[in-house]
Amino acid sequence: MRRIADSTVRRLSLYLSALEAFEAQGMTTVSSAALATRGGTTSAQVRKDLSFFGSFGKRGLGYASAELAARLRDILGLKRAYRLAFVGAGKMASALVNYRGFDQRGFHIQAVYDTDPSVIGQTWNGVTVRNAKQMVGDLKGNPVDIGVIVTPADAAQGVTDQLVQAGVKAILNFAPAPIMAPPDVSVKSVNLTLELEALSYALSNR
Amino acid sequence: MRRIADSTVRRLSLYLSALEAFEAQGMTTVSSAALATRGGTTSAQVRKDLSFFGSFGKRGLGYASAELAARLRDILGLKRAYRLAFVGAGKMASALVNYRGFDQRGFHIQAVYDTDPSVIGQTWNGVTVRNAKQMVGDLKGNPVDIGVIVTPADAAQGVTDQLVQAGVKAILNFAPAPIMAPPDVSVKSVNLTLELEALSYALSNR
DNA sequence: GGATGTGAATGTCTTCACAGCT
DNA sequence: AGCTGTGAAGACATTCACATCC
Repeated sequence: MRRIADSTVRRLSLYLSALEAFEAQGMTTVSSAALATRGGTTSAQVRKDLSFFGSFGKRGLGYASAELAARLRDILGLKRAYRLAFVGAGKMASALVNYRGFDQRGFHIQAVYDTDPSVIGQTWNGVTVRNAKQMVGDLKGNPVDIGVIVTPADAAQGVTDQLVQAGVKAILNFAPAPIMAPPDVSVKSVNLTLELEALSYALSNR
Repeated sequence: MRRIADSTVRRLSLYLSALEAFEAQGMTTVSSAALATRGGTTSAQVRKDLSFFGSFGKRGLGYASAELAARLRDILGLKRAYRLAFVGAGKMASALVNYRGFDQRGFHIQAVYDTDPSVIGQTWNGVTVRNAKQMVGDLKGNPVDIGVIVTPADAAQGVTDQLVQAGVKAILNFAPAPIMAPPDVSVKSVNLTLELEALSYALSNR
């Protein structure tokens, strides 16, 4: 299969959520123009994105919602469940762990780690916070698919290295610092400061 | 000034945080190669990014850390403070409002709104949660620079419309739904589900 | 020598526009 | 007629490579 750009994959995810909304409204068929409006792009972009994976639209009609949604779930690898480990048990981690949306979408939190003795042992949403020292050992016996880093900036690279050592192949980084991982490990970063600074730039240039 | 791509602006923000780390280590001068390593890019990219705004490096030496940092803060509009209003007072909002990093970087939370009577009146980090019905009126008399949406998906567009009506020109959206705003309003979205789905895609294609 | 600044070349993504199905 | 699928064109972003300066 040809390599698909990250921006394309992100749009596919948006199309899927749009499709779910359309299905909930009882629309059994949907046009590229409708998907474009909800995905914040153009109809040509939608068609091009989908055409990478074959042609499952009907000319003159559009796409069958349920069928396309199933295909997108397949492409995105969402037909299986994923296990997550959180590293860092601060307020942000607590908010994320208690968010029901992850579980609903098949992302199950298996473990939470921290170094602070005052939070180790607490139970969040059914998951007990464990000592970070046990992480690598735990994950070797009981692997997870995705590691979520929610530590302060200065701990992020060390945690990354440990996750890599434990065999984790995907990392979601919320720490306000870029992290480096080997090429076979996928990393996505969410940097709130960076988003605010991008808005700051936009506000001061108009 | 020439239009600068969003990706460039985001890298400038990374360079700034790298510079701050270098300065903290006492390095008074820094090369494009060093910035590239910490920013996850190449030295040519760093030089090209910076050259949009003039040439403030010294050939053979690199860039003066403090001077470049000041220039980046200027470019990014970070020499002033910004006022934020949060809409939605759930766990995620609570975690964000209690995060000290925003204040430190000049992003001050001025108000928090919700519709749930059981949270209205609570005080978080010195800010009292107010009734969302009062938002537009409040903001007209007491404007904010950036609105932060932390509501469920189905409320996001309605809140966006209200923020726009109240004259807000920048929005940071954490709700798991795309939102539409007029072109003079800058929008950045952070969609956790989307990030996890992008990792799912990466995991299932290797 | 060492690192910047920058045109040129390359690569990637998006938009256009229209032929081809239904 | 309506909407998809897709080559071609265009816009945009990144990388190369080297002259230039400290």
